Amino acid sequence: MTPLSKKRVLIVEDDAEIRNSFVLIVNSSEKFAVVNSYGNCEDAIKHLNHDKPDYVLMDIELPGMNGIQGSKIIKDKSPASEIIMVTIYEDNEQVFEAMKAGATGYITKSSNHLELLSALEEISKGGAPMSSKIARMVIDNFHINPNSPLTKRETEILTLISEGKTYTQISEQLFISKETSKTHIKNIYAKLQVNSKSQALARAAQDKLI
Amino acid sequence: MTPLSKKRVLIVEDDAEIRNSFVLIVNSSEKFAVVNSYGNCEDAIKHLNHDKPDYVLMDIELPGMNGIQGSKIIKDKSPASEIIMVTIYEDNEQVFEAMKAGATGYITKSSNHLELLSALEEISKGGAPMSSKIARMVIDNFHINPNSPLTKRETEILTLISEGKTYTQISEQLFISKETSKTHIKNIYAKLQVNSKSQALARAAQDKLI
DNA sequence: ATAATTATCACGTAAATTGAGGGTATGGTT
DNA sequence: AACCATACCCTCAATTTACGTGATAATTAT
Repeated sequence: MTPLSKKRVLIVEDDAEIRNSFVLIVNSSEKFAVVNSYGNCEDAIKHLNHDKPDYVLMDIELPGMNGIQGSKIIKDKSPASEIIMVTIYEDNEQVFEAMKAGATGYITKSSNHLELLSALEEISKGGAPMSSKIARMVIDNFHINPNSPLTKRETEILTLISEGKTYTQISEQLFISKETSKTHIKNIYAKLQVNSKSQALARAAQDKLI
Repeated sequence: MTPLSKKRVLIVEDDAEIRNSFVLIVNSSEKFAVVNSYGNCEDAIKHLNHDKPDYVLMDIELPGMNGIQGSKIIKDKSPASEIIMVTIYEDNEQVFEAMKAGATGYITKSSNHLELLSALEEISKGGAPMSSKIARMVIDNFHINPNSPLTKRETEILTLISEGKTYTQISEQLFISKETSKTHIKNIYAKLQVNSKSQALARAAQDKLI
């Protein structure tokens, strides 16, 4: 691979020592080259059109705008740039926030040289680098609760509610009377201890019922 | 590691050749041992209490009950058993269905010996083995659409709706009048071309707006 | 710099939908 | 026999939506 075709990597990390270390590691690769490195998101965003990064290594804790907010803006201004969050915390809500913000990978700062480069390698292959723990968190997030208090029919109706259907539409789709769909929904509300469709959906999401 | 402490692996795969190949591969490991192998879910479920598998290698396409339905039942009857789906298709809705059903890993049948064992290795370490492509699918599924038609305020209100809040509760929480919250919601409905909270939430989920 | 647009906020009434609360009945399971 | 899920019916109150009107601040376009 010739230098001209090296993938452009941008680094956003406030700790100068770590930042420089990342620069050295990335530049040691034949496939990747650091186009720039910044200590905060604001500067990175300012020069985004010039830097045109293929990949961004982004810290979460940063002075000023944090890495999650920064990721949103970067993905908005440069959707083709793919972001790998690099952080010390691995087990909290921030992981999901970062993913919602548009990050495609999530590795820890403890990552040694190999891990950092293999994350870049993985993302350039169309993957999504992340630690074992985060992979598990993400997958667990999909699992539906097998101990739902709802019957099959009630679950079916709750699914239709989640699709925005009205009482009438539900009754038409299931070939039951409007009154029956109301009874089912009434029973769903009682079991979930809620009293509106939106609340039922909030509870369903919380308890992973559908 | 002594044979007694080997992790118990159950195999459900209808193709006898593949099934036997899996048995050989798994049994070649020092850490894992096949406790049983079946050609369908029904038999596997019947003997679940006897087999007590730590891990289940589960095919998706099966005669009778498919692997997704089977996974739900296995997770229900034996929550501690962790399921790795093994299939030929890698890029469709089935992946998400399998994850909702309770699978913790997702690998392809083309997997060679090493991949199969490393998936077991990975899951036993608390991870979630999956191919690059699936990891990316999963992560992409979290990304929020940066091109939302909604304003910040409208997005804020839509989020409150997703939490099951009523007009009144929204207005109280945001220190605005009930009428104003109505106006915002009216505008949200117009932009999303819907006319109820549930429909707005359905659209929000579809378009990844919140 | 000005015009146009958009976002935000506010109020009111009529119509539609939904929720609360009360019943009844049937089939299947345990 | 008891229980549960399912299905159906009624009335009244509460909530939400549809459809108006109007105003100010901020942003964008010309």
